[in-house]
Amino acid sequence: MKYSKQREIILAIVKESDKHPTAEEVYMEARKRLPSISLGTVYRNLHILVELGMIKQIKGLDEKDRFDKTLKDHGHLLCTVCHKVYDADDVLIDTLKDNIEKESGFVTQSYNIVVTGICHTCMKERRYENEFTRN
Amino acid sequence: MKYSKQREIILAIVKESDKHPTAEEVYMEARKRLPSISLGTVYRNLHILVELGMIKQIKGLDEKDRFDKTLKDHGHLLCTVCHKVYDADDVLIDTLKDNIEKESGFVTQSYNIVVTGICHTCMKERRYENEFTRN
DNA sequence: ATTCTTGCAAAGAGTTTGCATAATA
DNA sequence: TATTATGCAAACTCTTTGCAAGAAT
Repeated sequence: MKYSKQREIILAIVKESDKHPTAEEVYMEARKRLPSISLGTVYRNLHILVELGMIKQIKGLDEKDRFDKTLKDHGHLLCTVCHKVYDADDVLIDTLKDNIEKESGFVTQSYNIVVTGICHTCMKERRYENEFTRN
Repeated sequence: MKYSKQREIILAIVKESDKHPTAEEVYMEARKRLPSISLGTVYRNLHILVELGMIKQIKGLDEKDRFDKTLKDHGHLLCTVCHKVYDADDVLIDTLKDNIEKESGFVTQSYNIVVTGICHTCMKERRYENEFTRN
């Protein structure tokens, strides 16, 4: 594999971000640092980095694939009020995994866990009213 | 809302299936019963049925949306060997939900849990060798 | 008669890919 | 020089939507 400035930038952006960015978001940030970069290159390199195990890919958070600097498998909590994505406590997920293995003899390779709801902060500040009265 | 033969058929297909069918799969089956039915109608009605709470939509199992006759939120176990989709034990998932709420004050509205691995049957029959030696 | 639903085809979003050019080794 | 990566645009997959025609109330 040959070095490329583009790949270095793309890796740096994901590693710097706390926001589980989409390919499009990585592309937008990358263009600030290297205006000539193309979206295709971003997609290609994100997948290479996933293959190399340097970043992780998250599916099912919303319609778009997202990319994550954290390598360990972990769940995500998506707040429907502030739209922030929180990382779920590893321990809880590990417990689930162990229980599934014990219960059904299913050997886990990976998991994709997205819990949608209202985060502690939004609950505390009562920002949720609209959510519950919407329908 | 007005009755339509198409909607009746689409609902019946999802309710009969144990396979968490995609829209395309529902469409294929529907055409056997009503050859003139269109894919757009299948998509439209699947979403109406989801809105009405008569079926559930599953995201993140693979690239395509899938539809589920089971109304209660539940996780899915996807076997990478036989590609079957198993329903996860409700109790395990409820425990996870409770733990997340206790731990982080996050109020769960819904969840999307997909655990990928090797099912008990494939393990027992040692059909997994290729999986582990592939890379 | 009015309203809802359909089939069709076009458009949309997100992602992947073919190809000639450019950069790396 | 040989190989890998790039930018661009076209293609691809899955899904949604506009519209005129058809079916249900």
